[in-house]
Amino acid sequence: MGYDFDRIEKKWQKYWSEHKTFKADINHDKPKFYVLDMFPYPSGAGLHVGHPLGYIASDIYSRFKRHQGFNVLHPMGYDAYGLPAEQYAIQTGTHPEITTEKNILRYREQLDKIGFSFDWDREVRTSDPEYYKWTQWTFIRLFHSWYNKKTDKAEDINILIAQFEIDGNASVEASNSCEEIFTAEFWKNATEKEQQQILMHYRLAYLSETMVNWCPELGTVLANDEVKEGLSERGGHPVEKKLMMQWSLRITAYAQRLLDGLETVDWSEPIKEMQRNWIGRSEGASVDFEVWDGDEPTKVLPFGEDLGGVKEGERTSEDSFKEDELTTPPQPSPEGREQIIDYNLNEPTKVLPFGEDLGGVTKEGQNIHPLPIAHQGSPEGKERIIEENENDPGNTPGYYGTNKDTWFANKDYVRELRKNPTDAEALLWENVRKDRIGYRIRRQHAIDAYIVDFVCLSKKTIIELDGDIHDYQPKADKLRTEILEENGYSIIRFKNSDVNDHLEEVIKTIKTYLDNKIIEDPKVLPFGEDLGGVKEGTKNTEDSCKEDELNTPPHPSPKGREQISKSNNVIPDILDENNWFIEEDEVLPFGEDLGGVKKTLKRTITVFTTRPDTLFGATFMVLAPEHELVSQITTVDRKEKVEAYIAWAKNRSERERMTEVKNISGEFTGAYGINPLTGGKLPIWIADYVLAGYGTGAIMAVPGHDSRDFAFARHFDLPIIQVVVAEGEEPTDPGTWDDSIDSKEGVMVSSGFISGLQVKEAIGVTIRKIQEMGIGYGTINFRLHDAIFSRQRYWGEPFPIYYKDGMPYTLDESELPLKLPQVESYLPTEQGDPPLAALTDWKTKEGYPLETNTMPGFAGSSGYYLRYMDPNNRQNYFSAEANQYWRNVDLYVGGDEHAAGHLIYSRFWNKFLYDLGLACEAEPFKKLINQGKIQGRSSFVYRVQGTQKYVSYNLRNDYDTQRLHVDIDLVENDVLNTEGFKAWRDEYRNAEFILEDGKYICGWEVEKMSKSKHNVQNPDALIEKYGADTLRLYEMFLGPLEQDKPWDTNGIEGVFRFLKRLWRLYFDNNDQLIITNENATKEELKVLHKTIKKIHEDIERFSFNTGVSAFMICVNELMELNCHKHEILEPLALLIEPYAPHVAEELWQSLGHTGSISMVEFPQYDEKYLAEVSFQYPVSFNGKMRFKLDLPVGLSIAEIENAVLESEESKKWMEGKPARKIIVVPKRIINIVI
RNA sequence: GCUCGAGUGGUGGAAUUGGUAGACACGUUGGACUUAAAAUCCAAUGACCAUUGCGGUCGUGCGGGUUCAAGUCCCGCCUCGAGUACCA
Repeated sequence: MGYDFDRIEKKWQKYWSEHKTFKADINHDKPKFYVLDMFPYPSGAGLHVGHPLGYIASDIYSRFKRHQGFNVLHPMGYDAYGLPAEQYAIQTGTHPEITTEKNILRYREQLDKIGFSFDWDREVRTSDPEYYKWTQWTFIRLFHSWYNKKTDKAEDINILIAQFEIDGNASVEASNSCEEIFTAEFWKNATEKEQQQILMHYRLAYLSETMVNWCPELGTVLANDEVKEGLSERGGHPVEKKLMMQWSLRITAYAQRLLDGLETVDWSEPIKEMQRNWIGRSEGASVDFEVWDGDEPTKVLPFGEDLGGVKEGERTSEDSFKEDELTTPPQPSPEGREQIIDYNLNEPTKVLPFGEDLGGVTKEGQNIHPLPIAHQGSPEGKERIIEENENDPGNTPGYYGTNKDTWFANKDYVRELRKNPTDAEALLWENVRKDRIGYRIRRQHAIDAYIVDFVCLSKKTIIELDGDIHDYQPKADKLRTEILEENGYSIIRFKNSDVNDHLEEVIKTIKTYLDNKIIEDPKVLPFGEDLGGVKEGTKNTEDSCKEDELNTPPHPSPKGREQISKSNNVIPDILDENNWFIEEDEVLPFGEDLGGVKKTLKRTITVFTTRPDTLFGATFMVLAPEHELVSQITTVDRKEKVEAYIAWAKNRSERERMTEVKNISGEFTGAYGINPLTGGKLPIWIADYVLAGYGTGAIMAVPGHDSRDFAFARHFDLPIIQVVVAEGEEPTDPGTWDDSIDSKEGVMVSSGFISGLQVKEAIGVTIRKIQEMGIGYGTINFRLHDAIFSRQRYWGEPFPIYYKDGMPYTLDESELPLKLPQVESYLPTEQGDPPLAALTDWKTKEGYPLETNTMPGFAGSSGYYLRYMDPNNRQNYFSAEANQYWRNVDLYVGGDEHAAGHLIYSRFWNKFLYDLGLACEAEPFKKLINQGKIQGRSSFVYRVQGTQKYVSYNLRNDYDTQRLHVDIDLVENDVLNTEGFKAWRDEYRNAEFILEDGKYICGWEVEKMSKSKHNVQNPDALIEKYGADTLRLYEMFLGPLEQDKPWDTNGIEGVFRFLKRLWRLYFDNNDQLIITNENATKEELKVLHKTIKKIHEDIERFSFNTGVSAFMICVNELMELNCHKHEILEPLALLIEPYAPHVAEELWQSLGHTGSISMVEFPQYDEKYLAEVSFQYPVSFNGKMRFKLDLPVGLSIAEIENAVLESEESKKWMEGKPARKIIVVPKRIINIVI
């Protein structure tokens, strides 16, 4: 019978299952150890040999730890929500639950056959309501949380609300997307809906219109990590960008902590690196560029000979600075992904000529801390302070034209309308904007409850265009007119066609009307006592002072960075997404009067740059085609081309855009930006090499030192200048360059006040300068986006959300779990809504509609490791006791495909629960091992073209052949089973073979394991043939765990032979136990203890392949010694248990033990058995090994030297020459230099 | 392009801190046992030269360097793999 693996394995698998051998319970007498495998998705194809690789490794480690006295938690469960089951449902109508259940059963059966030591009582499935109840619960908590940057953690939203009630949001530091600053009064007077709208900008789970990866084939959005090269990871379908209302998780709030946490975990460097790249932190500066508002377009390049200088007739940089001080708008930030940093120099003393107090720069390197929004260049968004008169809170806030409630209710519309003007509106606007007709005109302005097309506030005159744009407004025009007139406005109307066809006449009419209208009582402003000479109708500086009182910013100068509107005159302005002002006059203080401000251009383009030092080298600017400023700045003559380009860019698929990266395209807008340091004019282009989603969607192009800018400049013949030279080199003519010059290090040239500085110094100096000038600030940008959390799918967790008055509310926790209902169809509805939208009763019991999206795949897998700690808890996610005991995962094993997605999301999830005080560890996974992928090894036959003749591998070059995949089951050691091949497929039935040495040798290649390549290896077949223990050993023996390696069954025989040999140490050919009780010899003990030591070390460092080798060596040596002694073989059985548990249990039992071996203490090695009497020294001459010399250990170095020199062998090699030097490393080597 | 990782016999791989390169296993060859096959066991197996025997030379992707000594450390390349991508 011999080694009967089949009987043994079935027997022990049954035993483990019946005795719940691996059940883990909290046991405070033992240290815990938590080993986890990444959550598998049970696919229909079942396991192939690649899947168990990690499971075997973690199982070995778990079993090893149990032998070491640890209480090991080693659970397994299923990530059961997933697209494949749903796609299958769509195709066949089979409920995904049924498919999933079936797949899980198959998975379980396969897993059981491999002999894993999972605690199956802890199994979880994401699709189980008892499980997803807690996913929903966490979502509710996220919804009711905000991120407080002051405490640097998530807090209950009620804390935020309390602050709003005391102080509005001015002093709140939060990760948010709120664009306005408001007061406590404002908050208190807001309606519930308005409050909810505001809170949505703060919640950690929030609803917003977001640009998403939409996959039309799959009918759903995809996360960034589910998109590979513009195609869906699953299925490879095209993906496009689309604006959709979506749930998102504000993971960006945690960007810095996610980055910092990487320093505390024991993960491989490549994975950490991937996470760092994914988070994508870059330090740099936000810099404002004004848009040039010249009367006539000028030639493109304004740079004079002297780059620091400004030509006559142009505004000087000083002018710009002045203006900027007063008018530069707040710095909006890209989706709150930015943090303000206070920039410091590495060597401030050496470099900095600025005053002592430059805004609180400290001496200890970079001092990064977010500043209060109100004082900063607004990292969080485009806000204004809308402040009411505090002395007179009852006063109606002085919104010009409307009250704040109405304003708030309407502002989204207003934005929308401004973004999408009709042609006539746009045309008229172009001609009346600013003060082109001598009066200040605003468009899409709120007056009372209405939004009027245009208004001249100073003349209380409304200009309306009658088109279809107002169709959505239900009220009759008559009423509208009445109400507006009641407010003291007069209305003049034009038809769209008037504007389009007789523009000049229309403008003339308006101008004449305004000229003739007399306003008797112009609004007077309630100014403070001493405004420092600021005129009426302007912003006063008191605001700034107030700001400073609130919290002095460690920042050079807040001036000009925010617009503080002191009640009466000002509406909260609308900033478009790209942070420049459409309307300026409420900001602009220096005109004579509101109707006649000159030179009022206050449009700015904010760019993010990591290299502010190269500002002097910026020769043009580029906006993303989607940048909203584009339509505003494009000159009439460029309009057609620019629009054509935008249309073209929009219609390109993501994939096209990515694959055609090298094609340079772009269009000049006709507008110019002004370099804030040089005053030079920079032509503004649009090009799709600038991405709307990163930074501000706008760049300053430095072609001299950026290869993309360089290529663009060359292509469109834009100027290139050099501002950095390598140390000790001279500047060269950029005209001769083939590419931009690397500028990471070097010296600044042609760069005004930073010329001569090192790059690093220059960056710091420039940032301080722009901070001082109030046109920018040091900042950090993250690439990480908030995680989109909705899927337009059926098979996922329902959101515990219902809608009231259009706003989302969470279900009460007592109503959880909100179960996924049955649906008729798994397809989207005819309107394109998710399947749940087709249900008429998908409502709360009060009748409010429930959310119809479902959660994405990563929802359920983000916190599963916590649920495993206490999986059957019906009251809580997990108990505090369980969490305090199991804490976090000590060893996490899985593939690196989860490096960017799952591992980021679950770290975020854990950190959130940590902030709530639920999870006791800041990081969920202490040690991470990424097992390599097992690749397929395909076999090939070579068919002679056009025949049924197949030629053996080494003869193939004599023929014209075609290479064909052949099923690896028909090939053994590269020799084809020719009969099997003929029987394999009908088309090969008449195959003839041209053999070599009587065999047909196949060619082979390492490829991805896939059905179509006929190289998939199913573990079941191998277990049947060799047993699970052999499979376990062989998968480990294949090579280092973390390395990718091809699967090749060639070596499995060797492992199988090893187990059979092991067996024969215990049993003879007649299955009789041949264990003796003789005392072991020194030699035998040495073999054993050498192995014990090696196995310990190898498991600890996850070097499982060398461990298997060590067992083989051990068994070979014991065989040689003909050792059958209990003293040796009992520890050996124990030693091999983690690797080959079935055979170990059987041997253990045969040795007379009862019960399982699994908790028995591991053998310890004893140095004394390893002590050597002598050591065989390799003796080298000049580093070349010549002979070996046996010497007793314990000799002194001098004795060794003598012994070597006296040996016969040495004399031969010395050739009579004296030894110049002798190196002796005890128990290592002897080297003689002659 | 950038970032990371890897290149060692016919094959998978070993060499843990700079110290005998190729452990262990597969495959191959020869042999034992057998009527035969399977299974098992023994021996050889990096390349080249030499061979009656002793032996010698080269050799860890390539080129340099450091060192008594380099697969291992340093500099410069090449190739393959993975991730990422107009990320400013």
